[in-house]
Amino acid sequence: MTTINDIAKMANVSRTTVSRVLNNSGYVSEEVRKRILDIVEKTGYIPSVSAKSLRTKRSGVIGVILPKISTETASRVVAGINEVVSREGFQILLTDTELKKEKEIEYIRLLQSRHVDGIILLATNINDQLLSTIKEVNLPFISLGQDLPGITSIVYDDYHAAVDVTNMLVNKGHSKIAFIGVGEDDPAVGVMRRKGYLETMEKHGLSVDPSWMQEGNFSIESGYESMKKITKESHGNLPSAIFVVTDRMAIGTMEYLKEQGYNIPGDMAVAGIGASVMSQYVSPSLTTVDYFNRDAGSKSAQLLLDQLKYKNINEKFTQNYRLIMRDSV
Amino acid sequence: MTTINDIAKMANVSRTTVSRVLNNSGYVSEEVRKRILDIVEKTGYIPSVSAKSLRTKRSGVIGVILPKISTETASRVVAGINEVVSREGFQILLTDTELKKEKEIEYIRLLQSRHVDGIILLATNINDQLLSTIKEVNLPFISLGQDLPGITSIVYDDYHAAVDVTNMLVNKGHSKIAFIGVGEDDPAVGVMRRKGYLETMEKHGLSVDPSWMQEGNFSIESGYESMKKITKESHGNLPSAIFVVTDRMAIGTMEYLKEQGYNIPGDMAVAGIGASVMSQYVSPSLTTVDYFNRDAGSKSAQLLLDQLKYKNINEKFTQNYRLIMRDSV
DNA sequence: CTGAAAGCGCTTACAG
DNA sequence: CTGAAAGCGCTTACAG
Repeated sequence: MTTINDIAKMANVSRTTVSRVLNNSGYVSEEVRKRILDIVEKTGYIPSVSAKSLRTKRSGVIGVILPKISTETASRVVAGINEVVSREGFQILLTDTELKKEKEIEYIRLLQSRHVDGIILLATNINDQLLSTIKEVNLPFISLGQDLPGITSIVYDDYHAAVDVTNMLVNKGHSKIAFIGVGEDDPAVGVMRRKGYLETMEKHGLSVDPSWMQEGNFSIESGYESMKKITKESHGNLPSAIFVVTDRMAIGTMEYLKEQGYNIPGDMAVAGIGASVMSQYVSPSLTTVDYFNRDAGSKSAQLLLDQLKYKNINEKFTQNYRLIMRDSV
Repeated sequence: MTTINDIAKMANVSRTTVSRVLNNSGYVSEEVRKRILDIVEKTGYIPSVSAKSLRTKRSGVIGVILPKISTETASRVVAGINEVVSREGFQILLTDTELKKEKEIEYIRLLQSRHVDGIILLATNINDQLLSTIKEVNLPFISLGQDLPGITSIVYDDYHAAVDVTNMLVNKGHSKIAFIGVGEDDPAVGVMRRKGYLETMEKHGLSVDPSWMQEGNFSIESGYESMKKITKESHGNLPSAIFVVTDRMAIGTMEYLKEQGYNIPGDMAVAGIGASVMSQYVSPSLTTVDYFNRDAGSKSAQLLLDQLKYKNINEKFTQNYRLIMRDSV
């Protein structure tokens, strides 16, 4: 493999000068520059990224930590990130925690050891160990999806989205509205969306039967099971609408309802969150909320790049959303 | 940041010994080993990958080139790749060509400069420049999805899958079967699937009206438009079934048919390929072919890892598939 | 069983 | 405008 030393010898200069030409730093006579560039071209020389990165502590790589690599949300976000970082010559190092919290910490360390220039975490929870690890590695860092204290975060507007969905159902004439959520260790999806629902119900003076609130785990199957529980446990006091906090679970909910012969939205209106492609093509098409995941990805990447340059940390951003009315309500 | 020297000092040994412990190479007394491991644990020390890779010429990174990052197929394949490479301590460097062929070549070069240990290309076409670039970089290389001459390739069994789908439609009593394909610069999807269809039709002595064969571009929308063309151009000689070479296009096809009031499968049977999650939840659920993308990803990764060790190149593999019968036929 | 030393391929003060 | 030298953090013959 040709190295900077080879180029230097061939050009009859020191490797210092070659380095200067390659990095456009310092003065180099036009003649020498030409000569070196010619040789670089001819030999197809490409500098060793490892050596460069060992020396400079920068790698041109952005680490991305995903909770699950093969989901629509993840791939949209990654597409958004990729769009902006690739423009600036950065690459993405992908990492998949498979929804295991310990792995988030492990991967932050690992990415650090790989000298990534910054990290974007699609956060699913908040815990002290995570926070202290982030502090320790002391890298440009963006949290997407959860508001991490002391760390630049971009969050979806979970509370208001949930309020809007609930209000929308009320305005459609529903007073018995059920809810399928997820666990509270996820502050964004588990806590905020539920809060938006509960507070809105209360504001309208609507009561919530305990059997109407169930908890899933993001899977289609868990939506199916939760809806089954509601029908079983409500003893005839069935809701007329149901707000499900993710599209996938909402799809499962609809599956169960259709299977049992319920008409949607006649017997039961259904609303989700996520604007998955699927939501558009199920029957009836699913009323949902678009979180603009791709934009959120781009935004995170942009913020990270800014941080690389200006060191401005701990900013907070809230991502836009949009209610999409379809036929399931 | 703590380095190997810090650890050596704290343990009162040379960095040579620390290195030996970390890499499990050479003899180290049990006592010293314990001592060092303890300190490593306590400090959370992680070796610098750049330094290591500069020294050893290996990076522990696998480059993956995707045609489009945010598709279900891509994310399944990546999940499969990740599963096996992460077990062996490798990371993935992701790259997205946005379906532009020049970018495939560009990214191969870029990955080379980053000292990736190998490359997996989700190939969409074959051309000479691509082939010669692959030869030049001379890295462990796997092509997934297209059979690249001289290069270890793992392909889906496009021909036989298409034959099976067509036969299945014939066996269901259809004799007028239409086809929506893609362009021929894609040998796998564009050429082989069409060949399977045409030869099977011929074998059964069934004729194909020219208007029954249309071409899309993988998008849902293009499936919609292709179906529209078929209904317009067939002048009453409508097919009773249609084989669409991807699920997404098949979804578009169904959209158009439903919109026009056709009953599926009563007026028109529809079959796709891909086994997307969506195919399961549209109405009626879509008959399709499962290509086991995730397994294909794992397999590619395994082959790449093998190549890293044993240098066996230019093997050819054909991936399994499975016909999934649902309600659209 | 352990360590001193060389070297991987770069960049960057420093000096001229 | 240019170069000699130090050093980034590792691994690996070599020697003992």
